[in-house]
Amino acid sequence: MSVSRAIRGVDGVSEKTRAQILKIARDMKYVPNSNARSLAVANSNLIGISLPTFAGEVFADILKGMRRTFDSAGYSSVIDTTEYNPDAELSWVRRLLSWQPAGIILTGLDHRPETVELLRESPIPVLEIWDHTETPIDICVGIDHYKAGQMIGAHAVSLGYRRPAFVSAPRGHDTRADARLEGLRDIFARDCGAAVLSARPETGNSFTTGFEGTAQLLDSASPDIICYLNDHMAFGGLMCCQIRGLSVPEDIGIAGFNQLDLASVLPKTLTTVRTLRRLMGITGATNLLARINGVSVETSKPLPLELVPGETTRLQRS
Amino acid sequence: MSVSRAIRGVDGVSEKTRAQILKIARDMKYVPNSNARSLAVANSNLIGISLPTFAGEVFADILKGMRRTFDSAGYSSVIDTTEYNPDAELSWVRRLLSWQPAGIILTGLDHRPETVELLRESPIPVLEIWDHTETPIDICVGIDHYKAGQMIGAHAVSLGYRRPAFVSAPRGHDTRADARLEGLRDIFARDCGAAVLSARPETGNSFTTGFEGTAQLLDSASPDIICYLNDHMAFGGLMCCQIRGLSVPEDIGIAGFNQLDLASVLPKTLTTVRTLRRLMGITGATNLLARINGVSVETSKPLPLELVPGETTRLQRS
DNA sequence: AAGTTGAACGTTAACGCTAACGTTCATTTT
DNA sequence: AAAATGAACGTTAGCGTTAACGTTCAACTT
Repeated sequence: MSVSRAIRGVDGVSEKTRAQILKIARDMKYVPNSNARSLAVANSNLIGISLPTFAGEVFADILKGMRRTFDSAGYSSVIDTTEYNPDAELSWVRRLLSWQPAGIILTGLDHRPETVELLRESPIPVLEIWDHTETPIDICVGIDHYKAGQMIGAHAVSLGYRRPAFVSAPRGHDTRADARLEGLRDIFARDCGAAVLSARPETGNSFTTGFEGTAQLLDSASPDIICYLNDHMAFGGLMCCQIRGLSVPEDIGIAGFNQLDLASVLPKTLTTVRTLRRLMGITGATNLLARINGVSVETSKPLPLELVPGETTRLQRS
Repeated sequence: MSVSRAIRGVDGVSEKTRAQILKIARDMKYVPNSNARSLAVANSNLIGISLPTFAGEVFADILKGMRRTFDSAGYSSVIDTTEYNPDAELSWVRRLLSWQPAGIILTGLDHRPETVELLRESPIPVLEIWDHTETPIDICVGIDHYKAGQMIGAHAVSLGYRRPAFVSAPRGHDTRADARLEGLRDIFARDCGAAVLSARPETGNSFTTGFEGTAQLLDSASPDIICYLNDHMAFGGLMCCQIRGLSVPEDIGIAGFNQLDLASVLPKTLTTVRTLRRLMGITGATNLLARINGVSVETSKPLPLELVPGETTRLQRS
């Protein structure tokens, strides 16, 4: 026990003994066994995190905010990616639970019923991040993607756009993008009765998806504004317009989402929506830690969105 | 023991008993305890991975390749990012070792001596990925970044460029980029006695670093070709040239690295070097698994590089 | 001198699991 | 009918750690 105390750095060992123990531990290259520790104390200082993907800035930013916060509170985070597959999420949650984590973080709200049941019944705090709902599994921090879509729509309508289109990932892939499209649709339907065309190329990365989706739309219709799942797709779209000799914003408007790094060096500022991803990570992690420590926190925290008007859409109603 | 056997799915229980046990387990919402299991069997099926960062495509690609391979072999991977800080890597390795992982993966070759010592003395297989050396801690799979720099240099020299420059991250941040710069320098020094200027902006993301670095170089000198740490920086540089009214490749050549997704939608193909990151992840993971299973593998596996000539450099010697 | 105190250190059991070995008993072999 | 077999199932101990409680003993109090 003195060894255990010395190594854990708790009281009850004289400085002399502690020094001797630590020296011996070093000499014999002692490595503690976290499994035994976790077994004995019946919990771990792990936070399990589920993300759709490591690709892209969005989740990297959120993750960065979370990890910072957890690290400085002495928690380790273990991460898995689901590649947008709810079954992969479920199996990750099962595996996680077997490690007795201190907390669990899921991305979004689209889970298998079994996942929800499993988590509701366990005493482990759960954070849902990125998306927003008033009825989370436990707590949630995110943005309202439907509202984000409405914001873009309202902006476009106010600038006089009437033939909107949307380029997205394959259906079911990203439910947040679907929610934004819904918001966009509802605004256009309500305010000027216009339908929103959409293109969802099946393959490729964000850039080529944006490019291909735009090509599809331009081939089959003549939208006056195209909104994209994110800034990278919007850039792909921009390149497509450029090749086809369309001027932006004179001939067509382009709007992205997320205000990604790329946009900071474009010759024309991109119309987009700023999302506070780092802050979201920090807020989410902080709230989850509070929950873990038994402090009561807001169940549901929506983060603000900011529409950033840029030079890829008209400056005023034409 | 029958319960243990039934749940683990090993022989020695009748199908009837197994079914009963599994039913009861489900009814009582039994969750296995991995800590106890790992303690009893004195190992875990974890692979610990250390990456510099989650930002950017490069490590996401490598990771994707590795995770695929590990997942299908029944191993879970736990990941940490060091943000290019070797001390963070050391503390991660310490924490990892306390979990008795089946294997450990580090990025690059730049480790604290203590990290190397710790790993050399442990029986746990270690893979160093992304960089290449003949003398790894245990095994390694990667590319020769010095040679990559030489390839770019040789290509530039052959096209008649004589006033080279390089835009990179802050010194010490990315030792691979430093190695590439060395390769570039040595080729230019040897073949035409030209020195390579360099710019290393302190702040910002890849795009702005490329932009700022280019601005610095153009303000203080007149390079005829600028090479970049990666394609994203090269794009930043491209935008800077565009704003200053410089034509590429007529007035200045631009070369990137890594052949990133962005390049696939640019109007001019980017001169770059293709790196097989997904393959690297798969190869690395496969070799590490073999090592874990006691099968002997190549200690040191270099992956091929391919120079991709593009339209951002001259097409032939002018 | 006897009693009290409290820091320093030790003993025990328990965490949940599994390897190794032991027992049971229906079925087959002789 | 007795013996042999082997699948099915049980018992025990140990993995490395820590919570809880027990012991020791120098230093102080009365």
